[in-house]
Amino acid sequence: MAIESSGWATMGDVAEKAGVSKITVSRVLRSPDKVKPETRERVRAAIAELGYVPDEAAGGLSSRRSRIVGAVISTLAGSTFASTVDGLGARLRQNDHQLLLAGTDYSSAKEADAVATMLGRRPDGLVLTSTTHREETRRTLEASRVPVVEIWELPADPIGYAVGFSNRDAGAAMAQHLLATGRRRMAFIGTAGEGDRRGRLRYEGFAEVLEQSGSAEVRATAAAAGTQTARGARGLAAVLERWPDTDAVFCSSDSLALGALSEARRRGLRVPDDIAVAGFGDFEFAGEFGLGLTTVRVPGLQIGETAAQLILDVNAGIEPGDRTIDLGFEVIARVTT
Amino acid sequence: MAIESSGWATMGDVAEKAGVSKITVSRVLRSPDKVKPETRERVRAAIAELGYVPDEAAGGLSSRRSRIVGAVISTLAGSTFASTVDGLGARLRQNDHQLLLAGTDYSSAKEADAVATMLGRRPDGLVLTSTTHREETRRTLEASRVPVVEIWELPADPIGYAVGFSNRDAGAAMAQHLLATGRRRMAFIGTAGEGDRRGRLRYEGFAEVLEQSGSAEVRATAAAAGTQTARGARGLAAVLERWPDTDAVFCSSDSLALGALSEARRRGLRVPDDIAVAGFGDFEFAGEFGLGLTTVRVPGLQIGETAAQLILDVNAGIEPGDRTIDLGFEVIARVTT
DNA sequence: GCTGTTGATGTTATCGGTAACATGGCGTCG
DNA sequence: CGACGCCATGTTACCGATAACATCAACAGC
Repeated sequence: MAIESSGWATMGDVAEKAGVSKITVSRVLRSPDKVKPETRERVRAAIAELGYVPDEAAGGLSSRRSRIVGAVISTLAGSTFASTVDGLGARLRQNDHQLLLAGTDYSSAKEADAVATMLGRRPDGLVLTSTTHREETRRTLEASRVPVVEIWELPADPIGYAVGFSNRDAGAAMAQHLLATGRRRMAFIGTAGEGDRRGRLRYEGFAEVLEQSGSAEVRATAAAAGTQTARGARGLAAVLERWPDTDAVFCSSDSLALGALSEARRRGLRVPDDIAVAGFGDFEFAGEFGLGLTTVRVPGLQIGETAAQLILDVNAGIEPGDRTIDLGFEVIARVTT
Repeated sequence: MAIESSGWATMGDVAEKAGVSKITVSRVLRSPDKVKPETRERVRAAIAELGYVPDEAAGGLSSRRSRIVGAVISTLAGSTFASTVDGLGARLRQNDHQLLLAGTDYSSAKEADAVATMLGRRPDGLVLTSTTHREETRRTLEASRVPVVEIWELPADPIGYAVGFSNRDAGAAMAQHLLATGRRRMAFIGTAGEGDRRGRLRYEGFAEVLEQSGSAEVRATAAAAGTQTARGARGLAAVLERWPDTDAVFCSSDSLALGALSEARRRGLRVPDDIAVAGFGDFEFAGEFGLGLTTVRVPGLQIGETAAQLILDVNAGIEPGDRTIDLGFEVIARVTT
């Protein structure tokens, strides 16, 4: 049988079976060309026969490289960070690394906990979707000397590196788009902001442009509890109750925008004739064959891939030219504006 | 400063600073009540002062428990498994375990690779969203004696345990719902099935009920390339071209259903008057404030939590009553049918 | 023929913890 | 008052790999 009854086959078992020493087995695995082809094949046969799987924890302990990268993600619930996680995982696997994942539900306490736990694995790098941390978290991370990449934002003073885009600029760009299409009385619908710094930044950029334009008004509302779509619907209701003449709403996420669209339809408002609706994120359902929602496309997948590559590079001694990488965003105008 | 310039503080450093031996430090961490309160505090102070973070790899090597659970997920791209991953991660963290994640893009080769790589971490358990594996994968898993949980389906012969629901029954239930609302000429829109066994099962259950009803016709189409919503739109177009009198479509996912809804609208078809549209998954946007889509709700979060708990239990010596846990599903009738 | 170099493989020590057993002080009980 | 047991802590060995250095044969060059 493949594996001994006592548990796992060890490198020693393989060595014995192949009639070599452990280190030769190790070499066959890590640097095959340092071993004579004949010996190599003998070792490989023994590995196959025993069903040997090297213990990465033991290897990591000795080599001081865990081949693990940790990702601490604000929310795992929706699809917001799905493509980013996908990109991270894919790039890491291509390079023989593994992804350790934790969600924080936008809680900085959980973030601190997740970071501490991950450091226990001596990861080769850490990726964080948040940029606002507890003082304690930041100190721990800095002291650890693990490459840290903060993503989905461009903090002024990153802990290590940053890969993302400017949420503020994205909000501003959407304001410009709506201005350009003739809207003047605009509202922002976001989530009440404890954890959601990125949403606030979008609002700030949005509001700033409108204020500077002189010709437009800004209204803002933070939606109550419920799912994102429910919040979007209630948010639009709240906006229209207070400012019935609103002619455009910019929602901090596509889910919110869908709720707003739904509420508009319920009220018999025509989109975009009576009111324009824009979202953020360009989730799959926003596209051509879905809602036709005007939104901001962000390079989620690319952020993940880039963050992973950055960590791999840094560990290989390749320092990036800039500690902050701006991957930009794109306003996608569709039929709702 | 917190950490020595050479790198990480070790248990030995802490022991020295606290004037005790390593094992006492270990006890303070793992079983504090075996240490005199006074000593305990001294050790804790040393830990804090040094910013000591225990090396889990070293601990795991010695104790033969990695406190890692691996999850091999068919797709990380959409939101399909998002809540499941969330549930897994949350439950594991509550019990001091960590989640190692890999996506396979529905490729059994990538699955085999991911499983082999994860076994290198000597995980305390493995969760798989697929139930069709390479022979090699199955053998490796069985030989490893790691608790394996296959989820989102109920295989007849699970490798270890299974947590999910019957996709076949879910398809059947939707057929019954549509029959009950008076539909008779129904189509199924799915994805071309290599990897998507679950979609095929839904179709089988759906078709079986219709055939047995004697009063209804089944039509099926597998949509071409593109995003899910694009496939849904093209799928409906293909169905209507071939069977113009179709009065209901059941889509294998909510994203497909959204595409179908979009295509129906484009063609001026009224939903549900001219045609009923149903999806699968109950993604957030399907709900009351979103599309109002009739769909099947599946307990994604609960599947994740249950799978995690199962692994924790098994490792604690608690065998579940049944190796297969059926968490059911629910047909949610909304306005599109 | 001797030395230097290269290639293939082995030996030893070590990574940072935990298990298992050992030790020593102290209170209890017959 | 000695044996026993418990509590708190320590010693030793080992988990399974890799790094660094060591060995030894074969061969080239002078």
